[in-house]
Amino acid sequence: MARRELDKVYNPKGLQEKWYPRWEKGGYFELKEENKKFTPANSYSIVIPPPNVTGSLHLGHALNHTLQDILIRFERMRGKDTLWVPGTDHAGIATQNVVERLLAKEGLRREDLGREKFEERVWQWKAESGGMITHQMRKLGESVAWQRERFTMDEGLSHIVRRVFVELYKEGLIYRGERMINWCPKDKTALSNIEVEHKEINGNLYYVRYPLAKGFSHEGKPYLVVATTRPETILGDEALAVHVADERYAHLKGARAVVPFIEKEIPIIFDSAVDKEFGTGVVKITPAHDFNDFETGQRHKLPMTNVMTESGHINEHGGIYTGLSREECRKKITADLEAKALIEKIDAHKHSVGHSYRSGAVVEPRLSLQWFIDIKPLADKATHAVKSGATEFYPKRWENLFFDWMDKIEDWCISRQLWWGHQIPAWYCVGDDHCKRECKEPIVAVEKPDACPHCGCKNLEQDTDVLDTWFSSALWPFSTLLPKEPAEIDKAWQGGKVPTSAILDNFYPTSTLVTGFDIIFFWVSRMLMMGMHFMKKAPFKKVLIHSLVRDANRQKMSKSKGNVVNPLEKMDEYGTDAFRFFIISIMPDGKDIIYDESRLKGYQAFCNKIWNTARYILMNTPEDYRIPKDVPTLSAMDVYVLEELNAAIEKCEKAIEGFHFAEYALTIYDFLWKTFCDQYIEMSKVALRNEAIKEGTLYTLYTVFAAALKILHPVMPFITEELHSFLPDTKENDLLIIAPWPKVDGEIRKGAHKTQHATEALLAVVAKIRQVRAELSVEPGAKITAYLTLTDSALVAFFQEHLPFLQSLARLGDVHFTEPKGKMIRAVIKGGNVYLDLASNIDIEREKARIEKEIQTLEKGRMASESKLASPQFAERAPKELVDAEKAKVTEYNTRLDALAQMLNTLKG
RNA sequence: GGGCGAUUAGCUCAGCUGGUUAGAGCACCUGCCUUACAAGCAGGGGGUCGCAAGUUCGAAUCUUGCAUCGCCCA
Repeated sequence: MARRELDKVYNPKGLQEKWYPRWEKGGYFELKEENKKFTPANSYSIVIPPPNVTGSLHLGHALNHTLQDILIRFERMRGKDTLWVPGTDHAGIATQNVVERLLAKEGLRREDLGREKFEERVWQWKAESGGMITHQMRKLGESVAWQRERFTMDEGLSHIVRRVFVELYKEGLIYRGERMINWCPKDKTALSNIEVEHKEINGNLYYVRYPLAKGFSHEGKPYLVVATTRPETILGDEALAVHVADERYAHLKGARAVVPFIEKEIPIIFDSAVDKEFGTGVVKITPAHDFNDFETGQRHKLPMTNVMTESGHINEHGGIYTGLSREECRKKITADLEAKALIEKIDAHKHSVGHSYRSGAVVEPRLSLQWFIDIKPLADKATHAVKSGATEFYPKRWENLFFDWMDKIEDWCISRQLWWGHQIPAWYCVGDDHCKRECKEPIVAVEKPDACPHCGCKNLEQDTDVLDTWFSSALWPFSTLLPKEPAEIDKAWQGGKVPTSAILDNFYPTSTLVTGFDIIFFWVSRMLMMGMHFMKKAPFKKVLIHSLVRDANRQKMSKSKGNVVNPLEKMDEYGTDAFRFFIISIMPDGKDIIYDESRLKGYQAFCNKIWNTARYILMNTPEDYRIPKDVPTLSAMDVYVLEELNAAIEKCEKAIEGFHFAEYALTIYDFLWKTFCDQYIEMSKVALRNEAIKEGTLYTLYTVFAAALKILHPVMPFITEELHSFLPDTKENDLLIIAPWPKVDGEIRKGAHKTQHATEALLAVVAKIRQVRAELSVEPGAKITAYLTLTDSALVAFFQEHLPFLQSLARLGDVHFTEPKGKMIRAVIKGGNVYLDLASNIDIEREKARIEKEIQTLEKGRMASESKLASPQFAERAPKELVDAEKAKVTEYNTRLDALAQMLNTLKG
């Protein structure tokens, strides 16, 4: 077969389209269930943190997914049965918003369609547009098991959600109650605590005069001054409060004040929760619109008057303000208070205000009837999983943040007033005359009950709320490993016991969860809770926390700032492989990532370098070449590079295992570029022309390059697969994706030990000669005659034996191992001298400058060593090897400095 | 206010359990289109490792304090 030619320049276009379908169709991403016996020890699994179905691949995903793909490809090559489960999240609010915007274009609201039709529209949207991110995941090269792709709203996962809900309810861990919750007036739904982001806002502190009821006064005035940040909530005031021990107001026990505009009398109460230092020490209590006031209100049995609608407008309890929005009302009420001289003053005041993490709207504390999870018992289990070491965080310090949050955790509000999501599996008896008291209780069941168990009434209505999207995500590590069919799920999960199946038994707990720190609360902790509760085991052994990608100015990337980098554009521009390599190279372990595109360009160049390395090897290979089964005779240079390969293999393995991805990238980069290309390939140019060592050289070129492609494959899957297909022994279906991870060659290692020192000496001589040539501006092409005097005779023999390498790398003509006669440029090396025959064109001044510079460098080193040795304690207390090494260094420095001084004298003389 | 993390070359970062003349990439300077690669090759300049004290024979590395920045929680 005639060898195919590689293009002169690396062009990534087409590689993804060529290889991805072959991998996917070949089934290499999938578990071979029919002909494999799995064992937990040989299984490696990851569930993808499901991206939003509305989403598109951003830089964060690109990083997150690349890391997972590296782990999966690495373990696959190491022979593990690997399972990487893909899928998407139904993203309640986000998806509902997307479809509502589409409807708005048609002039429709979701209420116009009704719930059922609306849900149909969402499914229709999902079918048409919901596949964007999975398409993009293919472009990134992700080797996920597509046949196991899941969607949190699909039938099986929905079934599991209902089962879990019912079980938790039966165990008393889910309850329904009227509580203060965070309400988003824009999306008109409840939110959980962690969906609220607190931001520092420059607001005002309004000092409002509350008239006192007849017969009371304070400091001679008929009113009390109350400081508030939210004057619009005056409408819902039920009390004024002062600290129990606040002398200033002690005389007001039993007094009453009048709410402006509402003209309602409210009590003045005494409570130890009031901060005496805040404002005037008197605060207003609005039990239905503030978390703290709600608590206070309960303690003092105050009424709870809600003055706002679900969209954040003032309701019918707001008197003349009814119908205004919160914001309008604040303005108007402030103006009205001022008009009535009820404003004492307004101070600028910075305070923290909750915003919905989805809509950005200011969250309104609201009293409402919601479903909650009694979180403490679950949180304790999750904490135990980490404390016991069943789950480990990388970097470990994130565990502190996790524990901290678990300590302070509050009950999780899981109901959302949306139409898109898992509708809560609770039904209410609409009832008739037969209804009993119990009929008021929700009927919680996996499937709709036929009739009310209390009265037998068949008229049942399902709860209209849906569950928090994160509820189903919390089940993801085991729900995705259960069968897809509800009937099969129930079979695998009998009677509430821990579910079991071949997949679950071997692939749960999953091996690693890869995610960003911002998601520890949303996902990681809740997955731990649910996994521990239902599976009795933590859902993952390791949690790799990576950081955010920020722009070059350290700003968070966001659409509103316009500094978002689209990874797909970059992949088109530079190639997916360069992009993947880039994104892990710029990732410091556990710190924020600064996006620096110059490095992306650099890794494109690296791809080109690899490409041309392959070209070089192929061009120098005979047509019918096959890599020999028996290792041919190897030169010390062959052994050297093969041992460097050994080291690179080990380093890469360790780096990936320890999640040090940047180090993995750097290791392979340095090895391929510096060691293999700059050193070995340059040497091979002579060696290939030398019949005696040609076989060994070809063998080494192929062995090293083939192995390098393998260790590079997890991060650069496409270019490596392409180049692998060009290697002489690669057959049609011999794909790199399933090639075995290379092993350290023990024989080479033994041999390398013997020649390593000599090889390094040879490379040091090369470096020295190059340096001298450059500093003296010797014609680059000129082949110079050189003389080498070395004190070690074994080294002389070695140099003689490997002379062609020396000649090639240092561009030398004849090389003699004797003292030269005549004027030469002399350079001092460790254990000897190098003389270069440049007598004809020596620039004395430049040569002097060169030597003086070198003397300076060496002096610096000698001083450092001597000052160490000068300290008597050093000799006494430092380890003997170190002292000896330091002494040897001084001797070496002295020898070389003497030689340089002598040279300088010669030049001057 | 509480906690976590950072601070090393112009920029982005390595330097892990103290011991090299403190490294890399990009940028910069010099010279080369040497038939794999100019997306390349060879060489070079550039850092009192944020500041101060301490521990130690020895500190970029360990300890403490301070400064600056970032993040999380309140």
